[in-house]
Amino acid sequence: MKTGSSLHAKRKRVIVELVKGKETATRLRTLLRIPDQDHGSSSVTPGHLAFQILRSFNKTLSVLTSSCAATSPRRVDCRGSACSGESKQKPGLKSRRGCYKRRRSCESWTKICSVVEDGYAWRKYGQKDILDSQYPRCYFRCTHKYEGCKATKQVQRIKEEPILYQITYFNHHTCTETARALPLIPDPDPVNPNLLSFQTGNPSKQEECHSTNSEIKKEECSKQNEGEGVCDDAISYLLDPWQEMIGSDPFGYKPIWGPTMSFHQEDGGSGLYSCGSTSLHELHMEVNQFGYIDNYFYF
DNA sequence: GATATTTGACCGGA
DNA sequence: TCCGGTCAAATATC
Repeated sequence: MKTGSSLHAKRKRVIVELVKGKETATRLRTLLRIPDQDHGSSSVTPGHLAFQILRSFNKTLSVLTSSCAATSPRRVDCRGSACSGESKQKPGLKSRRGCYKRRRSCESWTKICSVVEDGYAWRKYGQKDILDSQYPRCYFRCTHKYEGCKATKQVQRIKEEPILYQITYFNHHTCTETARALPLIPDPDPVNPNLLSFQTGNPSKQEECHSTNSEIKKEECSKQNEGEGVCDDAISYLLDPWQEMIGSDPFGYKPIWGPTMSFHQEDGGSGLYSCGSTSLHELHMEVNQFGYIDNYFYF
């Protein structure tokens, strides 16, 4: 199994590198202001070269992503209701530990963010070291779980500098709006609370969240489609490059914005930029410039 | 004392 | 058998 996951990780890295290369080629093409279709002349023009480079990247990515889906049907586990072990626990009986039902069918979506705060009240219930991951993964559930809210999220730090988190949400909040917490202090680093603390006391901290269309991927994960492996992590972020060239959204996804998420102002939010602003700022430009959606995944 | 977090144990699935 | 997800006792914080 370790070999398989290692291969999967390597493949993901390859895909990421290819995406970078393709991104660079696209940028080059734009800088040169070269149209996509430049086949008229028989001589090799810069436009033709740029087109060939892009096509090569797209083909390779298409092959990789399709094979990834075929060979790595790892799904995003969907949490069902727990076995109520907490409320029915027998005192001093360890055998009840771990008695639960895993997510079998639920909705999930992922975003990349420089802060983990999203305006909801979460309670951490676990942390695990993940194979092939530099940082541990933290598990949170809604504070109002016992009021019936099944929302959970997983926070995985994916980048040191700038600090970025991959946050995967499962289930929507069913708790009432009034029950929602609006903390005044941003969540610290879920792994090491001392590492990230802007401590501005400003509720507008959410502006530090750089989530964009390109960073949010809603995943409809159900038992019916597990066999197709549609929830594979890499696939979630790498759409069909050919679709991308066409400029359509093959999945028809619409990002679900957290209630406190918003875009940051590029020129007016100097004090609010987090350390993650630089790279994502570039991303925003790219997204806006080329109309790309859901294409890039950061590690 | 109430609530939140930490952390080792346990289970399900691949 | 291993890994990820969850539980729940122990501990920390308010």
